[in-house]
Amino acid sequence: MAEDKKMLLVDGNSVAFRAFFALHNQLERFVNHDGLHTNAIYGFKLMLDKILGDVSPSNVLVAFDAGKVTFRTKAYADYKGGRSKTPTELSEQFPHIKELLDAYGIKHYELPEYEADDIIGTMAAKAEKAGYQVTIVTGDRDLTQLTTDKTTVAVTIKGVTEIEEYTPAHVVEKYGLQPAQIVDMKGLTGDSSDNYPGVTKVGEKTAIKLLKQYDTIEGIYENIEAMKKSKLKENLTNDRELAFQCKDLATIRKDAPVALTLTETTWPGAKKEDLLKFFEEMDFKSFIAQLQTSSADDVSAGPTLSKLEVEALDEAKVEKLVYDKASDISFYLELSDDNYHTADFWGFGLKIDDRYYATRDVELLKLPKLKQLLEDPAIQVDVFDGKQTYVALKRIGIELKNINFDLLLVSYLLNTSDNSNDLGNLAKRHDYFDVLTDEEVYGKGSKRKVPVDDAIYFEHLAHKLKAISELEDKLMKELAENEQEDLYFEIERPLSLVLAQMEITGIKVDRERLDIMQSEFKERLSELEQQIYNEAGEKFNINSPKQLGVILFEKLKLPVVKKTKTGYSTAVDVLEKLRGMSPIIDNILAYRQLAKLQSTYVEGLLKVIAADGKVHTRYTQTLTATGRLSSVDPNLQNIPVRLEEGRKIRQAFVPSHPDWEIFASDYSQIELRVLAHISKDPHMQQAFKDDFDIHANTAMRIFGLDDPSQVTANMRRQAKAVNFGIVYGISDFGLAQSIGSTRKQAKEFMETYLASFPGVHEYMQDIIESARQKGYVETLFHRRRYLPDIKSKNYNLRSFAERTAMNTPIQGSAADIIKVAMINMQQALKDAGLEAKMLLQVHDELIFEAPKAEISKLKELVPKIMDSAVELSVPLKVESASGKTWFETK
DNA sequence: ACTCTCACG
DNA sequence: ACGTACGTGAGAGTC
Repeated sequence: MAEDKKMLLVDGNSVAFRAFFALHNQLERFVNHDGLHTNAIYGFKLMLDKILGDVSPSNVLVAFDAGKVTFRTKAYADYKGGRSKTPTELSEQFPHIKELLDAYGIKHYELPEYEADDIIGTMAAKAEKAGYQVTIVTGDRDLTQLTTDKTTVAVTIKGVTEIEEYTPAHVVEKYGLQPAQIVDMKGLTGDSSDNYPGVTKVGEKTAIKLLKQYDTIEGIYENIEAMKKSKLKENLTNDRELAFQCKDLATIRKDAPVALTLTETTWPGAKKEDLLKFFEEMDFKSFIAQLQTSSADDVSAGPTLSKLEVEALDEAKVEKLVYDKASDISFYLELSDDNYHTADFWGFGLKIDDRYYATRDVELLKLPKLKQLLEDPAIQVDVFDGKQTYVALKRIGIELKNINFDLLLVSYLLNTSDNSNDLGNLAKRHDYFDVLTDEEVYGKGSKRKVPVDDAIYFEHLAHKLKAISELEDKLMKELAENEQEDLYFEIERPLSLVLAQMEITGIKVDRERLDIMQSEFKERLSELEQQIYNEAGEKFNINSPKQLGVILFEKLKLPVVKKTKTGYSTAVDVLEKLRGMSPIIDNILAYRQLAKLQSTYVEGLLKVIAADGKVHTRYTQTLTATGRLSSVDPNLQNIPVRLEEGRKIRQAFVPSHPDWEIFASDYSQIELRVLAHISKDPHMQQAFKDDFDIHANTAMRIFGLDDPSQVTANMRRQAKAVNFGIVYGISDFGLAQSIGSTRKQAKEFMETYLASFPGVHEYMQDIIESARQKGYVETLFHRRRYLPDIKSKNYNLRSFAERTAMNTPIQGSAADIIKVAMINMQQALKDAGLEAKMLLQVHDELIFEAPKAEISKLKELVPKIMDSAVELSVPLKVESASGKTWFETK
């Protein structure tokens, strides 16, 4: 190493800033046991590993800024003025970043009155002279002025490990300037982030043009007399002083009084025990695990996976497979993309006891030996995503009969907020590191592809199988500790197969109906478009909030009601307020409504109709924080219903056989009933037992009426909003917004409500207190949601967590109940020998198709199953309807 | 990739 | 003094 003289110089402040902001959205996830934020430290460590791995330096120095006062601020008072203060979450991390460097055995240095740049410039010059190759790492492009044939500047561009390397040639390519001219450019253009102005009206383009002709700022001014009279010449003349001053500010010193010899920067390598101690202090579990699996002299080389023996399967090998009913079997089917209804099969991996097998040849699954293995009800198969595996295998005629451990599903139940669906990422969250993520092996987005190399591909499959198998005991134990075994065995796992069946069945879509709607909408849209253009006096893109904002608020001078982060808000509630001020508003609202129906529903649905004339959604069972399902590709849980125009989309959802009908049942007020049950509020419970109109009942209480006949439509509407507010976790602001009252009025409603329903009031207080103590809230069936923010000092985060604490047990228990109903339903339909099929779930309703002759039986059976799914202290109520299309089930 | 808007419970 | 209703997915525009 001594032969190989390589100097690595790191701009510590700049890299720490980059790391901090790159991981800013995860700020609250990176907190150690002392409450210290660690995101910048974590990111710094990743960057360090990357660059140490790339460069293999013999010498390393990390330079830091010493403080606010520097020779530059002394010369130019406003230098770096106006910069926002470093967030405390970051500044508290600096001392620990230095500890991290100590643990790595890396020298760090700062110098009063000088910036990190100058230390780097000085050391780079020294090192070059002594024959070193120099690499500089920074997030600041200005340092590219230091590139030479011996010095490369690596600038972090995105995240923490993505860098762009500047050599002199790259600088020339990028700017059309020599590295030494960077300071001349900065002198002319100034730097707004450092708060020095440069020459008026001169930006990068002009500066580059000038420097190409005159080489330096000095060159420009030597020749300025000869320049043609122009605004530019005038500006240059006026700002002459400034130009030279700014150039001076931008120039990195190469002669700072750095009291450090090159020998002192020699890097001996990291000491494992020091790193271990530091990582433990920071709670960096993944780095600890990496350290433990890596060899002693290679502590910064990143993750190293265990070596697995994988046998490539072929027909002959399949015949020779050995297993029995007691074998420990894991199976992983690899697909080309998320949509398992249509994805290509990339191959599969199989673990039998301690032997790993893998292949690209999915046809092998059809061989009797493998088919029987997977379909044997006595053999337990462990998987990563049971529903995906089941549905995909069903496409080739194989039906899994005994899914045992479903890693994805169990992991979700343990923590509904951790909902990655990548095996590698998910394993890491359970402190298991012996597997890569799919992104690491296959690439992401359009770059995702199956590896060409069998060894890489098969080993990845084997590592996934190993993870499934090795995480089983640990996760099942946690499930038991959380009292969640019933939730898994009795609800989620059986439900996954019910959902699989619903997805496979799919729902028939009347393509012709949609085609007709499409042409009708098209015509009406172009009429509206013309009217809007006329009223605006010009053509523009109505779908662009930005362009629409300019038309409404600048050209037509309508008053600005609300702003978004990026400009004017043009959302419905804003437009509603502008109604009557200009006829354009009504047309825009109509256009919006129609455009939404056209693009999302008519055209969106047409795009996903499969060859069988049906759409096959996928229910995401492991995504929502509350336990609800979600539906994708297409989303069948948000088909329009509230407005008549949109509701007509439902005419396109039809039975898949002639003489069949659509049948739908929904729970009435399930969330408020759940609230009545868990809050034990006597008034609310009584209202449900007496089957009162619950919103009218609330109206009577908050308006102090004695008789239902006194409740006006408006009172009921407001009471309904109050009930919603209660379910969502009440706030006066939100309620005021929803009923269009003042905040004060909303607050009074809330207070009266809580006084009239003391059980609810007590529940709200108790659940928040319990969440604070336990760190989580639970549903009726022990579904858990962790709420770390409930203790946050940040008011917004804390308030949000409190509302979530109130809402999640309600929304989540309602989700539990319908899940139980669905499982019972599938069995009941089978037991009754009905042909009826359950097709869709929309949170509190179930949609079926059935022969007309079965409808009367469903009218009995479905409500019976739904309201007996669970025994609450209030009755559950179910309402049903049927018709020729989904539209008619109202 | 992010923002805005809007569809549902 | 601050800035929110709870839970989702999709399309279009913008950068």
